[in-house]
Amino acid sequence: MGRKRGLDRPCCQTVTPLPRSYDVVSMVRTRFAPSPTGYLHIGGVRSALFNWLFARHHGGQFVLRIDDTDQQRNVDEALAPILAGLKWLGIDWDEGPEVGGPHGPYHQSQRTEAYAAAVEQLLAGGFAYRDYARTEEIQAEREAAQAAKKSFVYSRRWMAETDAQAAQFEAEGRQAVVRLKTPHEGTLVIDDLVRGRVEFNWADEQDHVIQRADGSCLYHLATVVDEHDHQITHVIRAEEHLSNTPRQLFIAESLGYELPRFAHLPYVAEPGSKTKMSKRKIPKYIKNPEFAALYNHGLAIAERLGLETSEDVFNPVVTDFYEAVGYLPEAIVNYLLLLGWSLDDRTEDFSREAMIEAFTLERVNKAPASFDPNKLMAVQDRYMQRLSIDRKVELARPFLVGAGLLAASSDEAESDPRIAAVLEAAGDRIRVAGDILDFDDFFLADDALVYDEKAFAKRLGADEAQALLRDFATRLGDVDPFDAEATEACLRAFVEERGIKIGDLVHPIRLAVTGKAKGFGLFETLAILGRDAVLRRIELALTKAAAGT
RNA sequence: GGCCCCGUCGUCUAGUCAGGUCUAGGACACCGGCCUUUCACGCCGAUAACACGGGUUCGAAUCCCGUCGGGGUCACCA
Repeated sequence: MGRKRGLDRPCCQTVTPLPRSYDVVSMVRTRFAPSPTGYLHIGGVRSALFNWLFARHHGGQFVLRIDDTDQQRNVDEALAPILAGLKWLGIDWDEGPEVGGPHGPYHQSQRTEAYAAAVEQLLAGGFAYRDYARTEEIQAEREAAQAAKKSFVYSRRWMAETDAQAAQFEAEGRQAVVRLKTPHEGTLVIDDLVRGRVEFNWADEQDHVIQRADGSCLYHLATVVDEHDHQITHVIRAEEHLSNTPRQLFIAESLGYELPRFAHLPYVAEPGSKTKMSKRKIPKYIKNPEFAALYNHGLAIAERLGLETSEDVFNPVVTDFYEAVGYLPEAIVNYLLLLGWSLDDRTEDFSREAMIEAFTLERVNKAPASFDPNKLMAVQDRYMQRLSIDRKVELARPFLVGAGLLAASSDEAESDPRIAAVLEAAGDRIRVAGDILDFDDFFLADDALVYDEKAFAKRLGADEAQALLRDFATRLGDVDPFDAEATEACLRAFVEERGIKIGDLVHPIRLAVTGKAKGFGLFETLAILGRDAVLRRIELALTKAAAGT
């Protein structure tokens, strides 16, 4: 892409904004730059997704860069869940960790020489200076500015522009950091691809530190150098970086770089609020009924699986949550796409190809969008119901195994026809793969059934109900074949004979054979269980009922 | 507090740049009803929003000004 006309040096003058529309002349290159925190924030996924979509839409490249400037230990370990999450979601990168690329390295920790060289260049050009102020001295100035209700601007009192000055400060035992020599006047106009024209006054910008006394460099310097070296054309990132843009532009211009275009995305907000969503605020979000439903639904599944469920690892703000519970990555991606972006007033269903085709930054919303658990589930549901039974079996089996309801990977487990039968009968009641555990009763031993006590008392507490069930069980024993049609015919005949309502028997039977008050069709239930299990379970329930009264 | 951004149903949004066709459309949730052996699905229906105040205009959700509200950011974190 060509150099931006308005942002040529000097950048401290008012510039002419470019029109919001843009032409992509050369190869588009975008990037997602997570820092290795050990988890993939759902908001981060949204940023990654938009970068990825933009690149794919334009036939460009998507780069994954790792912002580990400040991390020393366990980078690989802290990075693994992030890479795994992106892969799970189908957000693939053309360059970066694991795949390499011609512009590497892609870890900031491996690029320190490039940063140091950039600092030297800024120093030589007079765009940065060595500063010998002590932390407390800066702090005092900052507080004074705040007290005066003005923007903090460093006095440059300990600035050393000559070797003599530096020597003098060093004689006082001071150490130098490198600061940007930010312009003090003029206006900077950013032509943001999402927000349009945004103006900043240089007078409000401060001389940010770009290199510490120990020679290590800070993020804003690093990111600018990286984006240049990686030839990033479009920096698409969260809105929280908007106010960092002036200093980054100053660095880039001072270094003579071609400038990328910027697009600042609104962040993903808390459910029912406009505050940025945070992983650490689960106790607060739980007070939101919809969020609580999402969380508890997942928690129940995770507990059945014996997963670690501390908030640190099991948390709906973190992508892993959805994988652990059995959401579909396509559904998560489709939902996230709609969070802050829309094509028109009605299209919501986007295949991977369709979203790539349709995605443009012009249609990204400016206002933050709050995370809506209900909508997520609705999208998930839609995707789930489209799956073939075979695919559902594939997805559900690991949950049965994980909950100890099915043998790990024996051939018997592989071919267990009950899974498909239950999935078929349960239909849309299975919204995430982990929901198969709601039908655990089909996989339990007859005497291991757990009864819904309240419902049991209601449906089987009375002597008449027990007697009815006992009589009907005798009839059931003769049904052949023992399938849904035959058992239904049998029950209907029996009911008519006795002059009772079908519900008088349906509910007690369901309770007796599944232990639950609700479930899918009773006759499908009986058929899947089979005659032996049904009769045994009825017997067991009657024994229990007799003992209870 | 300084700077910056944002503001349409509870939520996601369409409409705002090029003012009328918007008595503001769709989706999710909620509520009512139908279906029904329970639950779920499905179907039908209902409630529900242009933050406020001034302008400009024949006409404003759309343009201008102001107010209020919300958020982001002000690190030798990323």
